[in-house]
This record gives sequence, structure tokens and C-alpha cells, in this order.
Amino acid sequence: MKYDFFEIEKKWQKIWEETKPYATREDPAKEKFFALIEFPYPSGVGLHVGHARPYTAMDVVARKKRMMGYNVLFPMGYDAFGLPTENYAIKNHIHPKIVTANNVNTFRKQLKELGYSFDWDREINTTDPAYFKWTQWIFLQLYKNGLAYKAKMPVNWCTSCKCVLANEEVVDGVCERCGSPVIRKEKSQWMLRITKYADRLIDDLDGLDFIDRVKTQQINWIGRSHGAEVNFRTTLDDTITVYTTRPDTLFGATYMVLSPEHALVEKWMDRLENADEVKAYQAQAAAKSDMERTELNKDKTGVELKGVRGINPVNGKDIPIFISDYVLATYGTGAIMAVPAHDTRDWEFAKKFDLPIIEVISGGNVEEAAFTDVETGILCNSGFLNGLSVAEAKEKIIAWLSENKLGEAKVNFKLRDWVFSRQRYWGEPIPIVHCPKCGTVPLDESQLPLLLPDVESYEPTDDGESPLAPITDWVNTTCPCCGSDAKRETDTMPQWAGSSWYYLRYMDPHNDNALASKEALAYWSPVDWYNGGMEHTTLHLLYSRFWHKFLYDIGVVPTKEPYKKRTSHGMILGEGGIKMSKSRGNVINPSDVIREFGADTMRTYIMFIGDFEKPAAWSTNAVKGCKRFLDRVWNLQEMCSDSMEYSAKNETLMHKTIRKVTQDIDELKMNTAISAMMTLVNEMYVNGCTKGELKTLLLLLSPFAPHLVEQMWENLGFALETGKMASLNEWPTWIEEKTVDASVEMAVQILGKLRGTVKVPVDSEQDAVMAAINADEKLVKYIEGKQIFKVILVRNKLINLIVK
RNA sequence: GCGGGAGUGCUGGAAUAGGCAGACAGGCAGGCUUGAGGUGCCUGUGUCCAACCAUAGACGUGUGGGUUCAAGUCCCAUCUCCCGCACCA
Repeated sequence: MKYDFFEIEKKWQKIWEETKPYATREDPAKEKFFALIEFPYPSGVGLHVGHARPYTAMDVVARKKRMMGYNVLFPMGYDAFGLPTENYAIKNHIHPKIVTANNVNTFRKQLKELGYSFDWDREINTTDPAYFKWTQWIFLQLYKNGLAYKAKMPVNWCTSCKCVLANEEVVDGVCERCGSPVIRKEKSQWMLRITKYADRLIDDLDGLDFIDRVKTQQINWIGRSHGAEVNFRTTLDDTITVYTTRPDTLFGATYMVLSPEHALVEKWMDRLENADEVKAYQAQAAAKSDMERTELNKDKTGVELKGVRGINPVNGKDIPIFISDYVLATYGTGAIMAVPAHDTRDWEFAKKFDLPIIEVISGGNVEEAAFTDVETGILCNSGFLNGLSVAEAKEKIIAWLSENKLGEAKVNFKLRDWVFSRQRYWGEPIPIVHCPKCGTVPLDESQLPLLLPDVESYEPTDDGESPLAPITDWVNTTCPCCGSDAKRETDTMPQWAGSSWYYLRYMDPHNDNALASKEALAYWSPVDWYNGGMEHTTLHLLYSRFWHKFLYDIGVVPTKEPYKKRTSHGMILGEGGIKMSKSRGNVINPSDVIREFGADTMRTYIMFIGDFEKPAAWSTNAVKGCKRFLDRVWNLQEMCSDSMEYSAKNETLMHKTIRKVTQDIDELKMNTAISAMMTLVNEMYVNGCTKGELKTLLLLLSPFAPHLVEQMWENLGFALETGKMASLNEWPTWIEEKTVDASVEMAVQILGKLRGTVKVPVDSEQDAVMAAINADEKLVKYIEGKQIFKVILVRNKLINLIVK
């Protein structure tokens, strides 16, 4: 009987389609397990092997948990709003709704071909009005709670997408999606107050089982720092408030720097002796792109404001004030006190402009370089702070500043509020009306969902207006508040809106009265294990944690955090380790692999390919190795004996393999789990195998190669015997004592060098091992006539004889 | 620049509370099977030296030191690569 993967896979996929063995319901009697993978953006090119890696891994985890008796929720859906679909629709004159439907069908078909154990009854789609009704509903709650607001401010504008971007979407000065340059544009935008949650988004990471690089990346992005705000008077009788993390160095502040955009510069302009020079510098700074402003090792530039001086509050000295673009308008107060002796950037600036450098922390040589060590330095030249450590001085100076009303302790963040509007068609309409009398008015919840107008043309505009703006039928409406003529908000939500809460919808996907029922939320929350890409760490993952915390605050969800555990997979590269891309023509389509080798081989290979967290290169040759393995498993059904026991020869290895596979799956070490099963199969070819052994092997293999296993399960009569598919049976267990062999091979070292091995009963003591060595001619040669003066015995592993 | 991770055969990768390096695959070579083969099975495969056979021996986890009976694993130094942050005061 040949392993006909094509027929077998077709047969079982049909059975799963019809009998829905993986559909889930709340069951308080069983412990739940919610396994989540990032739902795909259904692009036109179809599923990529890159999807198959995390999806298969979590399918293996979900299947194993199910067999261990958990009530497993493992759902799938589509994150279908977004630019590529819209662009494709514009280019080909097809409505994005139709493009989306077609793409979703392709994705669904491909996902089914891979045999994933999703609960298909819970499939969701962010573009479905029944879904985005609740996305809009959440927006209204944010608005009502003061967390959504409209503000005019300079924003990131992608020149190619013709759309604003959130800070998180700008990578190295270019659009993270299309790579086009991003410019600054003054626009009125909807913003979400994520900064209000900055502290909690950092602090609550503590209790979570997230891989470290995710935690540190989020912490870096939020960028919390502790310091103080200090007020400096000026000779023109204004106050400049600066933010500093080093208030202890206040005595060393020898000049000040404002960002070129700082409001006081305009105020003083008329009274400055060098106003022309200052204006020129401002113009120059404004013309620079983000790229240029953050360029590496850039020379410090700046202009002194002549005619005004700052006054150091701690010693009354007057010091010069500069403007320079190394001070950012958007961080802190947009102004700094410069302490060249103890800050690298200030030091460079001071050297260039020949400004005094006053040492206030001893321990370095401030003529050579800024001394920034906060651990060992001791305060000097600092009046009442002299002799203190940096930490002590910070505390004392902040107390002094507060007492004298000159400043206070302050925490600052790099995180900015989330720019939430997009000037594109294919997104959720923002459910807001602008009324000339009442101002900004939210739609009533009963009016949701607010649908997109069905229109012919929705191309983005160059002037930065939404394509919805000219659609007067849709835009013109009445005010929900006073009934007078009003206009709808025409911007749409960013792609990240729908994905910020989708995991909640899976818990109760067809609910018309709430985003999910209280009961479903109580039973399934939180997500137990969420795997996804590192590229989403400071986007989707951060956004959804923010939304979840907000929903928690208003009593909608029962947990503070959405995800208990977060892991991340490495990228799949093309043959030879080069990135897969259409232009290189090295893209692997999973459907092609399935046609040639079968879904089970595809699944097994993508798990065997290497360390899950690291990038891995595709190799068609190596795929064949996994096909061979499955062929060999298939052929065991004709070789096995009828016994349902483990044979003496295989028993220990059986128990070891169960233990290894069980433990490795939980740690995502799928490659070694598979290699353990390969080793077992190799041994079965040497020792023969029993039907009982094969039954266990099939259960262990079923998360990886479900189709093949179900067919063999049926062929061998286990389906009849248990009345259940293999994947619904219990996960095998091992007995720890039986994982130990009766006898072990121990390494024999003489003077630390391996000279041979001896076979001894397990747990042999020194005498027994020495007896075995003395019985071995070859080993005896090394010790005869010599004196053994030290013996190191590592039980069951090794013996080292120190001889002379 | 700062922070984190990683360097192991021809290739992907195993093995770290210090204890037989190279599991498991791929590739290659040889043999058997087959009408045929991206078939199946067997054997070999880190380097050097020696060799008719049989058998030894030395070296070996980026590089250089160190600790230890024993180091891929620990310590110090150094090189390379990858990732994150990057004028955030």
C-alpha cells in the first residue's frame, strides 16, 4: 500500500469540513486554552510559506493541548482593510469589497489545504459591517472618555500613500509599508491618547510571559525617563522650563538650548540683535527631512540668541541661550539646560562653540570627554551638593527646587499619541459628525455600523483630503444632537484599528448586542499564547494592549492584559538564505509544495527547519527528508506485530520519546521533537515494532502530520477501537523510571582524555565501574603499572582516572 | 555610539545546573535492489598523520589567554555577523 498523500489529505479535509471536530463551545467543566496567531492580511498573492511557520507551530500546540484535555479555542480571520487592496482596486477598477472577498477565498482555501484545526465557525473579517460596528463602537467609547481628540499638528505624511502615518509606521524616516519618503505636514488629525497609558504599558509587562526582546522593544519605544523640570528666568523676564534627567548637574549648566521651533524665539525675535541669522537657521532646520535631522554623527549646528540670557536658578549666573536642531521640539519642553561636562552632546556643542565646561561630578577628565558615569561620580563645584553621590544629589536638588518653586520631579516619555486618521477609502469610517452649532458630535450607538458609501472613485487626493470628502451624498447629514445640517468626518481609521481587538471577537463572533458576551469574555480571557511577528511589537501589539486596558477600565473586559504569553517566529528565507521576493523569483508558494509533497510533509518540514525564533532558509532537498520520514512511518503499518505492549527492546526509547516530544512542543522546539520521532522510527526499523508502539507514535505525530495519522489510525483499527479520531484521543504519557536504561555506556577518561567506554548496570558505583575497566584489555593498558591517585565519577556518564 | 543575540562538519542544525562534540536531517561517495526512478535498503563521511590488513595517535566548536581532573558550555581580552534603539536632554 503506497502512501497516497493526495487522496488521504483530500479525504480527511472533507471529513473535517463536514463533522467540524474542532468547533469549540464554552464548557466550564474543562480548562480553556486560547491559542492565537496573527490573522493575515489577505493580499492578492495568496498565502506565503512565511505564514505557514507560525500557523503550523500554533496548530501543533493547539492540537496537543486539545489531546491533553483542554478546551481549545484556535480561531482564524482576516485583517482585510488596508492600502494594498485599495490600490489594487483602483488600478483594476474593481471594488475593494470584491477584491477582498476574492482574496479571502484564496486564503481560506490555502489554509484548509494545510489542515489547520481552526474553529471555522468563528471566522471573522474586519471589513464585515457586523465586525467593524464594534470597532466604531470602541472608538465612540474612547471619544466619550476623552481619549480620542482632534488636534492640528505636524504629522508624518507618506508621499506615495498620500496619507498620514503614526509615528510607529515611520521606520528610518520612510513609510514602513511602501518605503517612500515621509514629510512633515500640518494637519488636523484624530489622535488617541495612548500616552495616558504609557506607565501601565511598561509596568504591566512585568507579570507577562513575553519573550525578552518584545518586552525591551516596547520599553524602549515608550521610552520612560525620570528627571525634573527646572525653571530658568531670563534677562527679558520670561521663564524657560527645561526637562533634565540630571538635575544633579545644575551647577554645571553653562548655557541653554531651545529647539528652533520654540515659542519664546518668536516672542523675542524683535529684540534679538541677530534676528536675521536666527530666522535663517529656523528656515534651514524646517527644510530638513526627518532623515537629515537624525543623521549619524552629524556635526552640531546652532545660533546664539543675542540680546537675551538665561539665569541659572541655583547660582544666579547668566548664561547664553542658543537654538539648535539637536534639541527636539516634541520631547520634554523643547528646551534644555546644557551641561557640557557631563553630557556627550552638550560637550560636542560646547567644544564647537567654545563654551565653558565646568566639572561638577569628579571622576573623569572633562577636558577629554564628557564624564557620564552616574554610579561612581561624586559632586564637586556644586555648593550644598558637594560630596554627594549622583543619586543623593538628585534627590536633594529636586527637594530644593520644589521648596523654592523653581522646579519639580517629572517623568517623560518618548511615546507620542497615536495619529488615528487616514485619508483613504478602504477603512472604517470614523463615526463623528461636525455640526456648525454643536461642534464635534459622536454618532449615536444605534446608528452603527456607519457604512462606507458605495462609489465609483475613491482615489487618494494630493491635497491631503480624504477621498470620502467629495462624496456629498454621504458627507452631508444632520447633527445627531440638534438636527441641523452637518457634515460627516471623512477620514477613516488606520489598518491597526480592526486588529486592536479582534481576539475578543473570536470569543463570541456572532454577537449583535455586544462585541462579545460577558460570559464568553469571562471564560476565554485572556489569550493564553499569542505568536506573531517582531515587526508588530511597537505597532499592533502595543496598540492592542492599549485598547484592551481602556476596555478594562470601562468594564468591558475582565483582564488587565490581553495576552498572557507572546512568542515570535523567525522569517523563512529563500534557498541559500536570501530573502524571498517577487523580483528575485524565489518565492515558495505553499500550495505548490503541498501538490508535490503533501500538506503533512510541508507541515513537518516547516517545523523541522530549525530554531523557531531564528530566520531559516528554505531547502527543497531537505523537504524530501521529511517526506521520506513520513513514508517510513506509513510503511510501519505493514511491519508491526499484533502486540499492544511495548517490546523490551523499544520500551525505554518509547518513554524517552514521549517525554521529549511532550516537553519540546511546549517550548516550540519542534525540530528536536521531530528528530526524536525520527530516531524512534529508525530504531523500529532495526528492532521491529508492535502495534502498541505504533499507536503511541501516531498520537505523538498527529499534531504534525494529522492527515497521515488519521488514515493510519483508521487502517490499524484504532478508530473503531476508540470510537474517535486520533486527534481527539488522549495524549500519551510516559513513566519517568522507564526512561532509564538497565545498563549504560560510560565514558572512560585517563587524565582527562577519552580512552574508551564500558557498559555497566545503571547507577553503578566506583568499584563496579573499575571492575569493568579492569576487564577491558584496551583500557587496562593505560593503567597497568601506574598508580591511580584520583578518581572522578559522574554517575552513569563518565569516569576520569588520574594516574601517575 | 548604546543595548541584546549569535559564531559548531560540505549544508540546515543537535548538545550549555561543565562530563563521550557533531544527535536528527540534507548533500556527497561506494555497494545492493529496481524495467525505470527526485524509488527502497546498506555502508562511509570533522581535520591531520600513519597504514596491506588490523589498529592506533594528534588536533578540533571565530581568535588569543585563563579557571578546572574535565570547557562548545564558566571568566578575561579580541574579531566578525545579525537584531533593536539612535541627538529623547
